[in-house]
Amino acid sequence: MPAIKDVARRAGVSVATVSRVLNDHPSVRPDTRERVLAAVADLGYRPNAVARSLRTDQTRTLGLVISDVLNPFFTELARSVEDAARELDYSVIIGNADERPELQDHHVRTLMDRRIDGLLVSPTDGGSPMMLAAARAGTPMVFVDRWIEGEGLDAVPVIRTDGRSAIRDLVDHLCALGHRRLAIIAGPAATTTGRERVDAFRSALREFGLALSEDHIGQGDFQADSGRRVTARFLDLPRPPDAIFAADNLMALGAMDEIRARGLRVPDDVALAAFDDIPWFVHTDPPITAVAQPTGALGHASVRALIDLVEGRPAESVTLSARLVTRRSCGEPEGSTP
Amino acid sequence: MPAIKDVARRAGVSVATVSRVLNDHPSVRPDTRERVLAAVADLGYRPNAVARSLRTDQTRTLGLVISDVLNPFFTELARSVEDAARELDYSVIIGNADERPELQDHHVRTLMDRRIDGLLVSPTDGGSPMMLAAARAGTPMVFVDRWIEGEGLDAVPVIRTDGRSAIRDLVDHLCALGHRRLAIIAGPAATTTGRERVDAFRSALREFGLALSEDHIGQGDFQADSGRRVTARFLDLPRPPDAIFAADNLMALGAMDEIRARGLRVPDDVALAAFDDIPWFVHTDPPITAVAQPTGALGHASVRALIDLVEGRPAESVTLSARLVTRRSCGEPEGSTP
DNA sequence: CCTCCTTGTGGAATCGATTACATGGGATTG
DNA sequence: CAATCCCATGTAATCGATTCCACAAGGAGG
Repeated sequence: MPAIKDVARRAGVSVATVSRVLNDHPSVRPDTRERVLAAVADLGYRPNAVARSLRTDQTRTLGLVISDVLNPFFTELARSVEDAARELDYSVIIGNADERPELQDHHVRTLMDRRIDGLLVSPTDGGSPMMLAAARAGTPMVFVDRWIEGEGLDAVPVIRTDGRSAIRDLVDHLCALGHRRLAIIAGPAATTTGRERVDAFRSALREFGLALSEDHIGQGDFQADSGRRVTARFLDLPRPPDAIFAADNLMALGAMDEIRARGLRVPDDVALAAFDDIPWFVHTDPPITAVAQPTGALGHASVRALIDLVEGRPAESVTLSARLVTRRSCGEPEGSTP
Repeated sequence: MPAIKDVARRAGVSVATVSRVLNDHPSVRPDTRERVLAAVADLGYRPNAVARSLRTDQTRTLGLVISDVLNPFFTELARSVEDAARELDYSVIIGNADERPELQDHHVRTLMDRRIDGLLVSPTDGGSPMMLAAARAGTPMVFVDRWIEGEGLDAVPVIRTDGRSAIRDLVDHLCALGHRRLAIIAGPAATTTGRERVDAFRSALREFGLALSEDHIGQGDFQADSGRRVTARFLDLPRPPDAIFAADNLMALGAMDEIRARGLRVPDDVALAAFDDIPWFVHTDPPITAVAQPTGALGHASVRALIDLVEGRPAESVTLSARLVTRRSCGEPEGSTP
C-alpha cells in the first residue's frame, strides 16, 4: 500500500507538495498538480486515514450507540443516521448495547479510544460511568430517542419524539371502541422512554375518566420475552384487561405470542397496540395499530445537531411528534392508514 | 485527554516504560509498574488507538459490508458477527450497501482508508472495482452469504448456506399439499444467492416431475417493492401460479401486500413461502413457511475464518445447511416448528 | 578483583500524514 | 536599478504510540 512519500518520489516533488495537492491548497502550480495527480492515479494511492487523524486530531467519524440492533426501530434509525452522516462526509461506527449497560459502556469506551469526533447515544440505563467521562472529556454528544440525567449531562441536546398526543389519540380510539380496562407493558423504568410512555398513557386515561391500576402496569425490558411474561400476568388476573398497549414493537410481538398461545383472539378477546410502527405490522394477524415515530427525521436531526457541536456551533434539542396509525388490532374494521 | 507522556511525567519514568507496562512486557520492576499503573488510574489515561494503529500497522478492526441493514437476516448476521469479533477483541465497522454497487464501493473504500485488518463482505453485485483492488492489495477478505468471481477473488473463502436440500423439502411439501403450478420470485441474477435459489428450485421441481416455465420466474431485487411487482405479474397470468416462493423475506412481504390487495387469501388462493426465516413470520396472517439459515453460525464462522486470515493462518470456505420451517402459508393445518 | 552477563530503564527512530517556517527566484514598484 | 513582495516549493517539527539500541548497575564466575 503506497504512502505519500512514494507518490512524492514518483512525481519528483516533496511530500509537502503532494499533501497540498491532496488538500487542494491554492499555491501549487497547475503542471505540478497534474504530475502529482498522475502519480496518485498510477500508484492507486489513498491517504492513510489513521495517520491523517493522528495529525489533525479529527477522524470524521461519529459513534452511534443504540440499545438493540434487532429492534427494527433502531435499525431504521441507524440507517437514517448513516445516510445523513455520509451526506456530510462523515462515517458512522455503530455499537449495539443489547439493552445491557456494561455492553453500552464497552462501546462508548472503544469509540472514545478511537477518538471519534462525536457520540450519538440512545442510552440503555441510568448510571453509565463512561458516558459521564465522555461528557467530561468534552466529547461532542447528543442523545437520541432516550436520554439520561447526570452531572454534566444537562447540556447534552436530546433529539426525541413526543408520543403524548398520539398516545392520547390511541386511548381515545380504544375508548371509542368500547375498551375500558386498559393495561400497559412498560419499558424499563431506568429509561426515559420507559417512564414517559407510562405517564402519557396514565394522563390520557385520566382524561377519559379511567384509572390505571397498578396491576395493569407490567414491567418489561423492551424485549419480546418480557412482553410475553407481562401479558401472561395480565391474562391471569381475575378480571384481565380488554386492551394492552406495548411500549415497543418487540414486546408487542411477545404479547401476541402469549395471547395466541392461550387460544385467545385479537381484538375480540383483547385489543393490542404498540409504540413504534414497523413494516411487518401491516401483515400480522390482525394488522397492529401503532404509534409511529418519524424515524428518518429523528436520525437526520440527530446528525445535524451532533455535527453542529463537532464543528463548534451551538446545537439545540429537538422534539418531533408521533402519530397514531390505526389498524384492526383494536377492533375497528379498518381505520386510517391500512 | 492525557497522552502517554503525561503518564510518564506523573510516574517519573520515560514513555518507553509506560508503554512496556501497558503491553505487559516482562522486564519492568514491580514497584515501577505499580507507580505507572497508579498514574494511569489517576489521569484516567486511555491509549490513543489511532496512534497505536499507525505504529503497529493494525487496527484490530474488521469491516463488514452488508447488502441491506433493513433486512432482518442481515441485521441478525451483523449482530452475530459483532458478537464473535468482540469475543476475540476485535471491533466491527458496518457498511450498509443498500443493494447499490456504488454504495458498496464507497464503504469498501472508506474501510480500506481506515486500514481495517480484514474485510467481510456479502457482495451486492458482480463488478466491484474496489473489491478487486482490496483483494489485490492483500487485505484479508472473506465472503459471507453471497460471493463474486473475479481475478484474484478465487482464493477468498466463502462462508455460506446451502439451501438446496431445504428447497427440495419445500417443493416436496408444496406438492404434497396439491400445488402444481409453482413460481419463484428470484433475486438479482448478479448475486450468487439470486441464481442459486432459482437453480435449486428448478432442480427440485424436475425431481417431482414438474417444469419451471419462464413466466413463473420473476426478477426481483431482494426488496419488498420488487416482490410486489413480480407477484402482480404472476397473478395477471391467464393461469396464475398456485404457490409462490420468494427468494428472501422482504420480497415475501411485498408478495403478501399484493395478494392481500387483490382480496386473495393465503394459502387458499395462493400458497407462499420464503427464503430466510425471521421472528415476524410466526405472526403474519397466516404464519409463513420459510427456509431458515443458521444465521448465528454463519456469523461466527465468518469471523473465525477472517481472523485466521488476518493472523496469518490459512482459512477455508464453509458451507452450512438450511432447513425448512413449516407453517400455515402453504396449506397444512400446522407443520413441524410453529 | 576483574570481566561478563543480566536486568531495568531511557533515548531516539519510526509509522504517514499536515503545516509552520525557510528559501530562492521572478515580478512589481519607487 | 535596488528594494520588496509573492509564489511555489522544500525542510523539518509534530501528533501519540511502539520498539530497537545503548547504557548503567549489580551479580556471577574465574
